[in-house]
Amino acid sequence: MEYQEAKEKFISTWGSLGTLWGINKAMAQIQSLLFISTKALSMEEIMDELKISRGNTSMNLRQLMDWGIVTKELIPGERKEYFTTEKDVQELARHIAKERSRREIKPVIKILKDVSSIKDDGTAKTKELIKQTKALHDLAETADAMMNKIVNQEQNWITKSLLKLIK
Amino acid sequence: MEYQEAKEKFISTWGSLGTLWGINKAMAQIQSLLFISTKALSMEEIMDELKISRGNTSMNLRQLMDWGIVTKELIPGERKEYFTTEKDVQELARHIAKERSRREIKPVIKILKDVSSIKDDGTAKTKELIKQTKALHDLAETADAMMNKIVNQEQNWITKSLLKLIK
DNA sequence: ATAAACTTTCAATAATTATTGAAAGTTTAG
DNA sequence: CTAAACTTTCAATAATTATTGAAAGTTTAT
Repeated sequence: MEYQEAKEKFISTWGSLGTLWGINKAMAQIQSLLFISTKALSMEEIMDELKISRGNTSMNLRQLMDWGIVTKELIPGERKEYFTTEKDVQELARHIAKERSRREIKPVIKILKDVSSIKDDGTAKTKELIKQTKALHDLAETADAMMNKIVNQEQNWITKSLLKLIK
Repeated sequence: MEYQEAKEKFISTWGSLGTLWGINKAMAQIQSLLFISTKALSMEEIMDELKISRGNTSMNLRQLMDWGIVTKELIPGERKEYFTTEKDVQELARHIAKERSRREIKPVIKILKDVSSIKDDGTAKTKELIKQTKALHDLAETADAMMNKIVNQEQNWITKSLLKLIK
């Protein structure tokens, strides 16, 4: 496999995996492209490489910046804006986990809490609803806390502890 | 909040969260309905409750069975088929994690491995591609292994260890 | 102030994904 | 064997989501 093929394979795979970490295809592909680029890229360069429109590129770059994983890089003397992504995978994972928690998991936990707190009227179906949503609530909360803790650590000790556990 | 409202809220929230664990809305809603039901439900009952067609119900039940989180329950004397979902959240999480790993994560790890194994021709861009995809590969593999380990355990010791770590 | 260089916005359109419903298929009872 | 009860399949359609491209907006150089 040559460079060009490998590059395309990487971008399309990582792109189609977007759903796994909760972003759309174009976003994921732009991020991939930046991730393996040796320099910051302009909008033109991104459009050309991925064959997507200017509007699409602009909107998705904005979203990537909202997620905190892409930043503008102003090159002195240049009029254009250039973009780079976080290059360290640990940092990248940290940002993504944090955003997903904030955008999706936390709001769901809140609703599970509300639902599981309804008044117990003594009927079997109400008891079941309360019991099951409470169980989900606890699971979601534990998973979320664990993820955040793992991912937020200035870490080393925790990574080592976990590595020991999974070995 | 009364039972009916809480129930609807739960089903629609959990349903729209489908993406988070990689399934579609109808699938997630059917699973939710079964999850808080006190008895196994027939296709008719599911269709009526969720206001979805027979075809849709049939297809999504099948997928839920493929995922291993819904099972048919044959009630003696009854002609209809009845369905239940795994009621234990830990087991549920275990099944979901296992399936996602198998369907999505493992194949991506494979591709990352292939891409990161291309011949180093000495150019900066090839070096960067190799370095970055290797880093992603390692991250993905560790995360996958960790998840599987956590979730597959006949556990207790591991749960306790982790709880200690995140406290 | 003006024009060139560049970016953003957003209504229109395309692509993708989910849903329906009726025909075909299957199983069981009599 | 046949009909009734039920489930599955799948082409058509609807709903959702992504993408385009051109007009409007912004910034900088002169």
